[in-house]
Amino acid sequence: MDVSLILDSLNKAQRDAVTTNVSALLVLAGAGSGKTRVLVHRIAWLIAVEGLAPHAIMAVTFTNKASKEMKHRIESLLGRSSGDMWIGTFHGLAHRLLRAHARDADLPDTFQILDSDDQLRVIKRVMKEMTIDENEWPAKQAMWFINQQKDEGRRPKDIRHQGDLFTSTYTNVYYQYQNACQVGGLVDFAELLFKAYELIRDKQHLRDHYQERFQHLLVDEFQDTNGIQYAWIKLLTSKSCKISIVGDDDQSIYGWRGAKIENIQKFENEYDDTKIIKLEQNYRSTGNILKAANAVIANNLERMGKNLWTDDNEGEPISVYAAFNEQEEARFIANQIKDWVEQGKSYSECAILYRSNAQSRVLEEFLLQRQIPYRIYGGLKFFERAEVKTTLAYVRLMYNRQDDAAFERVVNVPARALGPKSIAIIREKARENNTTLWQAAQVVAEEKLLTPKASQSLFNFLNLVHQCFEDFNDLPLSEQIQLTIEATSLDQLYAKEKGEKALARKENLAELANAAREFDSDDYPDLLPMTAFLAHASLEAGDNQAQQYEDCVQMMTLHSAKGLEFPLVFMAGMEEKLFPHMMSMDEPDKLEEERRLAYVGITRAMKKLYLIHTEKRRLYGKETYPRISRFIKEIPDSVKQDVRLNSQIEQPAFSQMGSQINGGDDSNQFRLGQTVAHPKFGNGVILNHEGDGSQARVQVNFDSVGAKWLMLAYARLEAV
DNA sequence: ACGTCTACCGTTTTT
DNA sequence: CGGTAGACGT
Repeated sequence: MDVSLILDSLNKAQRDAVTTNVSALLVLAGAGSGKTRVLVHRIAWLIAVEGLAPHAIMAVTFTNKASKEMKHRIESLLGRSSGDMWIGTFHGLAHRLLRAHARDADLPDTFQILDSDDQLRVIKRVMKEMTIDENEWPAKQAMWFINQQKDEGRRPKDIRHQGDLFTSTYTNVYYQYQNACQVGGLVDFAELLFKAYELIRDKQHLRDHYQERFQHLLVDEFQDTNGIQYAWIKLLTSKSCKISIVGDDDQSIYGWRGAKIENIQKFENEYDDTKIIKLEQNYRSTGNILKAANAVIANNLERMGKNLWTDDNEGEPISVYAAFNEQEEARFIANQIKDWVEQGKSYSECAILYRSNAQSRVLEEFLLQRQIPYRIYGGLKFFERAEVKTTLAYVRLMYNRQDDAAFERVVNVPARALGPKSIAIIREKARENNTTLWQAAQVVAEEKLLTPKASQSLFNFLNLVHQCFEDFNDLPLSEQIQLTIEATSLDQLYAKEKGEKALARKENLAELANAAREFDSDDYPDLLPMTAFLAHASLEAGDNQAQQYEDCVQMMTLHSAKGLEFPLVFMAGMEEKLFPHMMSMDEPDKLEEERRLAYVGITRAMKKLYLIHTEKRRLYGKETYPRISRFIKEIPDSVKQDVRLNSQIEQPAFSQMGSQINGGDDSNQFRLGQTVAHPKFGNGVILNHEGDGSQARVQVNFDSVGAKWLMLAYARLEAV
């Protein structure tokens, strides 16, 4: 292969990163600096120039999207299939290992993956069986506790505590839950990683094999790795395997779900023969946007240090808009988008970013009103939808009768007179005989331990599952799915529902059969096609919206915006307590993570960035008078510009807005929404007023102290 | 077994 | 304020 093809399109730093020959390379890649490109070209370099065999390479990402993109780009650069390399997500590769060595991992060949929803159900059931009061000990918290322990590589026996009730209670739940999973052949997401780690750690023949096989490990988004992922990487690279990692400590925003920024910070000391290369040239944003981003992130203390720069010109200043309230915020954004489109540009170039999902509703209303097409990211994925999960639970149960989670999900759907009472009896039987629910149900049905009607019903259910599975024979996947939907009468159940929902459900089920038809099980030649499909459904929950190809405005949280870029970006709700969020303001570490989130948001913008905050916001049904976010204040004045309310050519948001407040004499004429200065409190915005003449009072939201009522006659306010 | 009422809660999310 | 989960009643 021609080396120039690999290197020509790269800048100096990128070229270094691609060609450097050390045992451990850290590429600190700023936002928009071409990190995926470096990763892909480095792999090409390793193969084409250093002569590494493709099967000796492993490349790990966090999301399916990233791994697909990497595969794709490698293939188009190398002009060959990437099939012999191990490229995938942490969970995908862990799954692959566990499938290949299920016995060694102490798992049945038929093991199933639990998604978070399934996991919570199982935990709830376990806790009920332990008669733990769910009001006092929320199952959600138990799940969080268990996953956190697993992310840190701790089994129940490894958890140290001095008898405090919290830890001991949840450790017990962990123990029982793990037991239930073992019996049912169930593996949750955290367990995939943990088990894959234990597998390599404890089975010497496998450790030797993989440590020898993999000669170069590449990891994307290293700042997001958690404890167990790190340990797994360390294990694989502890012999001769070289490692290249790419990441950006300034974009570490997932600390709250176990990611450890220290992993990237300490990398240099943890490995021998290391080299750090910084990619600081940004190809995405204008100079002003980068200045803003650099200035904000400079306020963080725990940084490895990096400064983005660009060859591009300064571009427009960043616009800061003080909206009166969230409706006006939404209206402003809608107007700007209209303007943008009228200039001949497209909706899909615009993104509205916010800190929390709750903010999307008002924004959505106004876009709808203005007939601006939009797409909201987040929400239920395809394979997470109730009807899809129920159908797949039937299939799971057919293929694996041990699967108690699946059994419970479907035993009374559609309703077949097997209510809580009947199920309790089955569960009791299962505990008594120490069997699965399926086996217990058989006993219960045979011995007719339920009411005659329920017994018959249970018998029919067992038969149904059994018979349907028999009928599968060697039918193609999609026909197995179709058969399941019909045999279980799920189609009729959903047809009975009223209105739009029924239609959506019907479509989703049709789409499920379709997904099965298109599914390619070649990645797992040793697995039954359906087993592979079920794993695929859990590991790649799919997209969440249908009309994604339409030209529409992109709305999403700041978190989901990571990795994306848009010519026009709005960051809404730039207010203290909302962003930085109230829950993350008190601890320095959490605040720094919020600031990194702001950095991520700012660096999404290519051409133009708007920061919007409100003077007044309804939050949980209460009026609040938020102060402007510190992150706006951290941006130097030289690159930002206030959008003046009175220069807006539009109808006022409220009839009273813009109306004169009569303060008695001509020197005291103010409007709602106007910015004023007070000798003691500094600048603020007029929110409200009451009374006339010498009794006139105004409410002003001050940047320094928040909202205050002042007597207009005494307050010595000046227009700004 | 299903619908209605109430009490509670309320960042961020991928796999 | 608005969604939801679980209790409670028909």
